[in-house]
Amino acid sequence: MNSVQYSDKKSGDISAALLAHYDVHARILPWRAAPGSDTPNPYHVWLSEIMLQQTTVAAVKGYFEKFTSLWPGFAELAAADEADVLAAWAGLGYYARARNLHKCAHEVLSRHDGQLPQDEAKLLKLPGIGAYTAAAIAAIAFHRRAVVVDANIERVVSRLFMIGQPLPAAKPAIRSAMDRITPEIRSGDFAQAMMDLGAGVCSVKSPLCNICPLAPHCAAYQAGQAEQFPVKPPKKAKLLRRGIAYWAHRDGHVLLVRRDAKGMLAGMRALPDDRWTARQDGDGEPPFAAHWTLSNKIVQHSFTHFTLQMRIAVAEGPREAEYGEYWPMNSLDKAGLPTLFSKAVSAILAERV
DNA sequence: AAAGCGGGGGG
DNA sequence: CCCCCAGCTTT
Repeated sequence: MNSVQYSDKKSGDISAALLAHYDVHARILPWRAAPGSDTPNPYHVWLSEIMLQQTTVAAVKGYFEKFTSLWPGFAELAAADEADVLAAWAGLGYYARARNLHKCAHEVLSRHDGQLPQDEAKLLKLPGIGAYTAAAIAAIAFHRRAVVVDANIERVVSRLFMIGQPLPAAKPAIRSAMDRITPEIRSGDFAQAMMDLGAGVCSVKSPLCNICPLAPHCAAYQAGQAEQFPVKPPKKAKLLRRGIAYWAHRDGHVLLVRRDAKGMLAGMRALPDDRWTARQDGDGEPPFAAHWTLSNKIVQHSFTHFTLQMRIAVAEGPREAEYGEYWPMNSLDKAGLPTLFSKAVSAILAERV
């Protein structure tokens, strides 16, 4: 038997073993079609895939229910105000996704007659949809064969075939291997099965190889080195930044601003700040004159590339809110603040009780 | 090719 | 505490 035939048989064995496992153990998720029955709703698949980018399933569930309740389809979402979409997204992170979500709904209405295109290449042209998401939607929502590769699948595949290059250099080899083992039919189920496996069994630390349906085919497991894959590049040290947020209150209201459309927390409602960035500490200068008193509260929040220690200055705000809008303190939960500023709000309100 | 971009859960 | 997650866009 030559190596090509062996490789094809092995690939078939892998996909058959995993799909059989999936038919019994698939996670029940709100955006997933019931096993073996109805077809998935493309709007639900798309929405969930955008929300799941760099985000865990547990974090997404509540937001998915909220969005489908507020906006049941592309038409309703496209008709919504962007500010409302951003506010509903508040707390989920990576806010460019919310802006692109809204833009994408518009393009589906204006260029695709209200229906998501089924072709992977056309999906790839829509805002917020990259290589992973285009493949996932084509395969899961439309039953097209597509090669789906996310971080879970990178881990599973790199272990299956003991791909020893460090990421991201290993990506082409991983994609090629995933292509080889992806079946012609049910590639969407296969991708979801691989992701379920990565989430529950083939975990980063302490993988459960003893119950893994792919263990008989897994090179890293056979070598006793599953946890050593994938090989990752060395991490960079995370910087500490300091900054100030300004709590300007007047008549039970607090002054909120809208952040710039680019950069950190782009376009989100926020407390005014002293121009801290990922690159440098704040300058300590208030955005407008008032009798500022520095509170002893410090809010600490960790972003991808730095940690921020944010102090909070308090003063009675100006009569005219030139810099933003006065928002009622008793409904700040509806302001759509990112988590950093929600922490600041909690700290101040607790102090004022 | 590398950097920028949130937040929360798990070990 | 560190690590990483159903990645995309911009530089």
